[in-house]
Amino acid sequence: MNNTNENINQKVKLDDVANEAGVSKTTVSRVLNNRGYISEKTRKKVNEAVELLNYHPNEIARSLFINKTFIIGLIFPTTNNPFYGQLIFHLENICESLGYKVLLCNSEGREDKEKSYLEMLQRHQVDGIIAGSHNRGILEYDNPQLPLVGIDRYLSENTPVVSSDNYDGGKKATQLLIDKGCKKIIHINGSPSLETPANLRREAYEDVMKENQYYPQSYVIGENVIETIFNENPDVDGIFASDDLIASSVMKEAKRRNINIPADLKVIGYDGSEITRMLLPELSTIQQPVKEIANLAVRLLLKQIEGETESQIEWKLPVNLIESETT
Amino acid sequence: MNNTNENINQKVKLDDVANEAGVSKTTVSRVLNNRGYISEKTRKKVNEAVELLNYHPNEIARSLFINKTFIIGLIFPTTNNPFYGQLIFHLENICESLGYKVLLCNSEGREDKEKSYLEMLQRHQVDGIIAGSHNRGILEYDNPQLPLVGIDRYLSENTPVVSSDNYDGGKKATQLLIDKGCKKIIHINGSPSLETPANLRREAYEDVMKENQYYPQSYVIGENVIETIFNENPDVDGIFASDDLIASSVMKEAKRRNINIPADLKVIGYDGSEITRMLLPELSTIQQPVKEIANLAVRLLLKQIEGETESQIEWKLPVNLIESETT
DNA sequence: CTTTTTATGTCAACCGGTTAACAGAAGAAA
DNA sequence: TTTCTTCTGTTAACCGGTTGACATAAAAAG
Repeated sequence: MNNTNENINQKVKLDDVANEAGVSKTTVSRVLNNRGYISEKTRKKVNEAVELLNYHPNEIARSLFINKTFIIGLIFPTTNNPFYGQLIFHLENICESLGYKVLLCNSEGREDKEKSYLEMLQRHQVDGIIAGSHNRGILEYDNPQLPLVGIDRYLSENTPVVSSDNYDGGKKATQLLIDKGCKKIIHINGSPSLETPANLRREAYEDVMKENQYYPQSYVIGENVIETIFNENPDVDGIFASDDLIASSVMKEAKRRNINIPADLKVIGYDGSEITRMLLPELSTIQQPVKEIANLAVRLLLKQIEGETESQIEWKLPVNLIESETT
Repeated sequence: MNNTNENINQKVKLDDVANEAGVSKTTVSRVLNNRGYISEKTRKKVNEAVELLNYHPNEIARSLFINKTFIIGLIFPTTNNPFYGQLIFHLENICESLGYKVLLCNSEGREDKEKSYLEMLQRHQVDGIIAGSHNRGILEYDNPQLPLVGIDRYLSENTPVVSSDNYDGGKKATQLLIDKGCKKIIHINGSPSLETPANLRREAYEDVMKENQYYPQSYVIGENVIETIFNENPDVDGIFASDDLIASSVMKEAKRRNINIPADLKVIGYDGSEITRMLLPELSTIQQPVKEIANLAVRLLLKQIEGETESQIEWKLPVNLIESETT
């Protein structure tokens, strides 16, 4: 509104800045990227022109040339879940602090969506992908050279996976229920056909049960499973749910049936996200170190992007048992 | 691993496909974009070459030329919040279904972050921005020509704002507490200095209170505010919190003080996101039509992107009162 | 056997930056 | 005054696609 003729409608470009400052395109580029010799006077002139014209360098053009976008693709089931919401928050935060942006993909655990997202991310030339979705194998063969890191999901033979120490978490949860005197402990988990490190929670549960001469009994989450569990096992007195949302459903159903928690039934979940802790503080749970997971995942990805190789594939971070009122 | 020489290391490009298929660059481009005359035979040859070489068109190069990225920037405080998590999920979903991708920005309500994100999104040539962050004015002057839509936040004089019918929600919540016999009703809200449509919740509260000859009393959320409220108002028997997380804190504090809900104190929140409903089903609340809000916001943004103008600025979507056990 | 339609090719400009190469001018040091 | 730094400019190639102009060949229609 103040100046002459340039910013009528078209986007301001490098040339316009050069003209305004009375220098060449090259000089402007040098100022903006701090390369070569530049006098203070010219630097100032250029910066003033940038200000005046409200110039924003076209990162697309830049990306094309330098063959790098500084964009990371995130593929997760959904932000509408306290654990993933928190994880994605931290991932984005860390990326941002390191100069990377984040393209968000909600796969909803659907193989077709994940596939098309993957294709899309490649087309968009993302520098790398962090995925915490299902479906081993999809990412694998399609995708030989793009830097990849998995969170709680195996993606291929040699892509790093970051997860909480699921086995230890499962052990701690089961042991707690046993210590609290539960006799009939049932485990509820996601589909074990998804080969995820989270299956170790169940494995630990089974091992601990057997060690203590108990009979392990697992149900896979699904329609009406919780009702079924109560119907088939009226004597159940301990439930280890493989995530907090399932645990909360268990609590709801117990309440409906007038089963007193923790007197008659003890419940422990898994995840311990901030939101669950806030809305359901009475739930005992195994808390994952979300921020540390995010941190490590990003660091491992950037290492790959920078061409460094890392031989370690599996990374396990320690969990934290939170004992609250449901046990 | 199967083929000849092309895919040793370098990314496959249009030229490689053209060579492989024995046609020209132009022809490949025509096949991929369905332009001009192409025989079935050539189309097939090209597609086979694309398959064989595992070619992914470089969207960056394409974007540069067509001057459009099909990327939408999302600026919200954090995905680590049930309401925003759900909103962002839907926004991404709708964008995806319309061929747009989403760059995620967690502003954490910080003015400096929002500013630098805005700058970043412009550099990345996003086609538009949907923002639900604080700070009226920031987006305004910096940003005259980029298509913008606000969710529950005024961004400038003439950027569309989509929100739930906050006034009606505030009215319904307050009226419910009155109907249930509450005599001393307190409202807790976010900082009113942020000029957001959410302030209408408070306005409605005050209006309804006055209409009923009650004295309206609002507190701004902050450190220890909830304790203060109970300390200063031992006779409080109704609380209308301007979001569900605050309501849950109120419930927690009431429990600590052995105040029985709903017998001695009735509580109602605002938002009614899926996660809160799941983890805290007993909380009465005003539910926002999250998916519809997302839908409308995206539609309004795309209209702007396509150059259509829309005179309506404020869009209010109906809320839904959920009466549960806390009232 | 023409004429028209359909199919394909070559060529070059373009999108908006970066960068290397080379040249020349001003200022400081010898 | 001469030489060496430091500063700035011009030019052109390049990143990987898209697109319009123009030419030509084959197939279909008249």
